[in-house]
Amino acid sequence: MENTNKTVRTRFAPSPTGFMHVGNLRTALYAFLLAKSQGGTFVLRIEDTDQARFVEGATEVIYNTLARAGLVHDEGPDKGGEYGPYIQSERRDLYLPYAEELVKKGAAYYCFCDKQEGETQEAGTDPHETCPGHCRDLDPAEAAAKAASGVPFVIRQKIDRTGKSAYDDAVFGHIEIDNDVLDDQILIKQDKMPTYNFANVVDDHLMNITHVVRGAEYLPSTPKYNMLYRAFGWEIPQYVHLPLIMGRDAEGNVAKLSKRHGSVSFENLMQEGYLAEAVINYIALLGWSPKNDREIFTLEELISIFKVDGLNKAPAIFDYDKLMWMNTEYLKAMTPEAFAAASFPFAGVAGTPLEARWAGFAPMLQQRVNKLDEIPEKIAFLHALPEYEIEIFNNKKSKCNPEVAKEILLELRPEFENLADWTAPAISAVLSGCAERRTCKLGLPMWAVRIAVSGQMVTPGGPGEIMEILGKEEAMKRYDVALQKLN
RNA sequence: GUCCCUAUCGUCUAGAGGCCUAGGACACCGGGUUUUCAUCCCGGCAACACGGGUUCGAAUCCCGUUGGGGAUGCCA
Repeated sequence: MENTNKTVRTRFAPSPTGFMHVGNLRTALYAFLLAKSQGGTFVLRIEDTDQARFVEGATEVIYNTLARAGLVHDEGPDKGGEYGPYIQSERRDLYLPYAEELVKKGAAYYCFCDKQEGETQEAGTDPHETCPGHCRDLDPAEAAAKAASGVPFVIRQKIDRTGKSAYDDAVFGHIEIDNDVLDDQILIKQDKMPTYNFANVVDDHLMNITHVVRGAEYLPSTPKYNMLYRAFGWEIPQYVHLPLIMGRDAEGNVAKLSKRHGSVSFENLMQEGYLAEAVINYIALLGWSPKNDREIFTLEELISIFKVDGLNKAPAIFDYDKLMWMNTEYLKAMTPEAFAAASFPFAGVAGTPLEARWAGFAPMLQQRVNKLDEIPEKIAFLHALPEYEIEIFNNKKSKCNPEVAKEILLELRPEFENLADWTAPAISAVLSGCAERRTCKLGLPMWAVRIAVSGQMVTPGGPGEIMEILGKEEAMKRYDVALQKLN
């Protein structure tokens, strides 16, 4: 099934739930890459046929996510296009006639059974028992009359109970299923709205979709879709089923990524301070390989190298460690200006003295942050001196201990007190002078002074930068607190 | 239950019959550089699920077993 002259058209068809699951985002990514790598068109269609699940503002979340991720669609509710409308609820009246056409063709039938209560099919259930009233065998004319008279109904697909169905998937290859295990799925619900399964087929056809990119969970039900296409006499699209993304629950069990299992939404990731580019890069490699050793790619680069045969078949587990590593790589690669801008909203320094000097301070954080939400804790000591024990003055490498620290702090106090040029270089010069006089490693005075002014062993920047930011008054106040503790 | 898919280091993967003593990355563990931490170097640990075939030769092909996942909704 080569798509020789036909332009590739793929679509992303999310349901507006109010958040973007990374599994869905990845589906969008691959649909986008497949289209763009071949100069094709990427369509956004909103699948909101389930009225009970309406969520206010949910479509905005979808637009925002795609925009932020750089997956720009060519057609969609917000962009228009010649195949609109792109929101299924706005297409509601279009589906029933198609279903009725199927009924006329004998490929579907009216079903008047009561709404089934159960959730999923329980173990041991016969797929043909979904309609206990055997509506499938009703006389078509009688059934049509009954439906027309106002009796509530659904329309079910009439599936052959003999033979096999086969199709070829672009990643999983040849799939063959016995028709007998397929159920007469509902096409039109009692509220006259189409089910996802039906709306999908109709819309994909009407929107001229050439490649259906979706999760591997649809592998077994695809024959049902194909029967629909055939009944209509429509061309069946090329299927590109994607390996599932798995997550772990609290017990470590692996299952399809979900709230229980490793829950991740794009919004969550953004809030934690992951970069959208890093997330995209990471999920691109979850189930797909460029078949070489390179791992860092821009979206543009992904477009140019994306190939369907790099897609994997086995499910992949979402690994936060690797995502974080990749995020760190992206953070480090940013320009200092870009990093300052990206980190500012996370820093919590608005309204503090640090706000004005953020551009200068942020770069000190850049090489030591994995995700942006780590910043507040890393700079908390600047806002308030943390409680600390004098034991932390001990450091083997710089040969520091509380006694020596006290000696040095005492020795340097007047110098700092008299220092007019309160800048990092000038402060550092005081420390260097001290090391020279004592013929000791620079690390010694730095250790002592760092702890005195920060209250901790690890800080972004050295004592010079910290003292400059703190300002002379605050720095000296902390300095004296340390001296007091050491007495 | 039934059906479908799947199987290389803990994780993501390369490998499409000899190039494999199985490569890369994350994580982990060492060592070095460094004013702390980190960065950065360097090194290490670690896998072809199992059993049958096919073949001169199999991680690669076939069959089975086992493991894992998915489907079985008037959800998408």
